[in-house]
Amino acid sequence: MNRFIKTTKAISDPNRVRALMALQGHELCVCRIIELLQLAPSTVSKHLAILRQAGLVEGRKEGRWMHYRLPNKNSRAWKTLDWIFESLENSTETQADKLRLKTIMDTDLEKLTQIYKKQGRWT
Amino acid sequence: MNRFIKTTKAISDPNRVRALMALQGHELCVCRIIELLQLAPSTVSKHLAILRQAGLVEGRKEGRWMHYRLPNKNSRAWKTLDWIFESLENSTETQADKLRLKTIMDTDLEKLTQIYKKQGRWT
DNA sequence: CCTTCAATTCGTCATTTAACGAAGTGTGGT
DNA sequence: ACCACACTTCGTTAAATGACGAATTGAAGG
Repeated sequence: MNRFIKTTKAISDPNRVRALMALQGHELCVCRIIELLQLAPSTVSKHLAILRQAGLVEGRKEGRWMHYRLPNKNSRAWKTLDWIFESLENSTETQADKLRLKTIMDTDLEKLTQIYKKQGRWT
Repeated sequence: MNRFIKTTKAISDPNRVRALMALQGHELCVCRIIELLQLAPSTVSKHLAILRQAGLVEGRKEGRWMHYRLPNKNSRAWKTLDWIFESLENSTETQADKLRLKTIMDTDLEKLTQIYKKQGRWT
């Protein structure tokens, strides 16, 4: 039950769900998720930590960049993920995000982080 | 997405999830759910309202008593309910509740409400 | 080393949530 | 008509949540 509630709390925030939806099919650098959600880096980092604690995403550090991805297909988390994806594949927010994500994927990481600074969302 | 988040918020509270689990297979009078959860009537009422707004339960008034039950099998809510039940059928809390519920089902409604008064959980 | 930089952790604030008791609603019995 | 009763709604309070900026961490590159 504890584990279950931790999971349901994790997916009861729209920004976290949007992050999960965006992770379908490929891993993402944190900076791309920041750009997608348009939230402060610290906020996004917290969201991802909550998803990771619920076992819904995994993190992989590569140099200065942190990449998040969905867990292996045999993970118990996929019961949950399948349900989410099935529930939301046709949602308007998901489709809008999927479109925006295409642009974000074509931007390289250095350029993305410069965007934060311009927007004043960085130290 | 709004609807989905409303649903996930509804099932991110352990007491509401316990209520849903207890509703498998039969409808329940509010007073039985109060007795199961050991919470104040007003609190339980609020929980059930949240579940109802998410489409996860339906209410039926019969005389002075209000009965709640799971929706019809063809309801879209069953995607969610199936996932919950599958996730929690073996949880210790669920099994303990199922046992306690047997006793509660054998108590008639008048007697149950008297229990609140004794416990001072009633006006 | 020393700096830069992506990300995280920490501290704070505004909002939401879950709990309760008191008051209100509407049904049934006398 | 009146009261008793089962439940709901309302108002309040304590705790949890989500957002941010400031400070910290740790890896790369000079």
